[in-house]
Amino acid sequence: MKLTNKGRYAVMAMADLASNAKDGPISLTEISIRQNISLAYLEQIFLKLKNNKLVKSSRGANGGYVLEKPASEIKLSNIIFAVDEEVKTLNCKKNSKKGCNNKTTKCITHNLWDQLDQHINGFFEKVKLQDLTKLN
Amino acid sequence: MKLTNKGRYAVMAMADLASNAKDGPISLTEISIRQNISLAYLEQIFLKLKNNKLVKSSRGANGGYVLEKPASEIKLSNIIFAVDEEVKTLNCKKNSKKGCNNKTTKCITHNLWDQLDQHINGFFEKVKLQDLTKLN
DNA sequence: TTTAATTCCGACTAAAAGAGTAGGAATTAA
DNA sequence: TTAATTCCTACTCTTTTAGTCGGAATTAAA
Ligand code: FES
Ligand code: FES
Repeated sequence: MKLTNKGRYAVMAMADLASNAKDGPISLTEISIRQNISLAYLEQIFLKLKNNKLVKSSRGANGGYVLEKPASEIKLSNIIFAVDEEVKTLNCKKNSKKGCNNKTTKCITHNLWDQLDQHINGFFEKVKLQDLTKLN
Repeated sequence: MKLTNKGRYAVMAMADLASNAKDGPISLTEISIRQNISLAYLEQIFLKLKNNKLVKSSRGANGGYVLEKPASEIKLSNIIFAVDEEVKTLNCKKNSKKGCNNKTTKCITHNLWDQLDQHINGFFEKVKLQDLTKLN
């Protein structure tokens, strides 16, 4: 049970964006320095964030990113999902009748993982980007 | 964010033990067939469960495993922990002053992951093996 | 008009983790 | 004596993670 760096970095970078907002856009170079994350890796991550409409970019010199929506409207689940981190402890297709391990019925632990997924996703749904800046 | 097969199988196998309890011990072969998990893999898992005092073994023909404690006293966290699945989304050493990414202070998301860990661990602490057999 | 800063994008790679196999030793009931 | 079983270590294949690399496109500013 773990969360990978990509998801962590995505949240970190978004939090950085939210708490260091200024007039113009913020460049990845800045974030890279402040958060100590490789620039090239950040670029990858921001592509996805952008595609998921969480940030807006402006290119060229003095370019960078800004949040597309207010921090109070961005859920952690949005961020996590954007970078392909999926909360999924279920091992089977939820809407299939089949179970995991090639079984024809749902396994003995199916409901458990289902509940766990909901538990974790609930957490990510509840927390907004804004809450993060308060936490510090 | 995912749980690995090892942890899943461990819980499955323990649930199997709990719900198929009989007079003598239950062999891994049985569990292997019922749950469709490779025998050799189960052996690995049960070594750890045994070392963590969750099951007792008897060797030789007609041997097998039984729960060491009543299913009502075994927490999921015990099982997960036994097979080295750790719920840890924090990226730094919790009791160090240092942050992740070689930073000298805790990062902007530190408290978040800390809370998430507690959220997930709380779930695993609350659920007992016995609850699983009821779920079905 | 040139330059430097920046996003954009795809491909590549090294390391780590996951998932399981393989082989054989030791034990014990029948 | 045999078959069933746990015990234990080591190995291997595959997938995922965690980036790096190279270069194109864009734009502000000198
Ligand atoms: S997890 Fe759904 S059937 Fe096993
Ligand atoms: S997770 Fe603890 S400092 Fe970043």
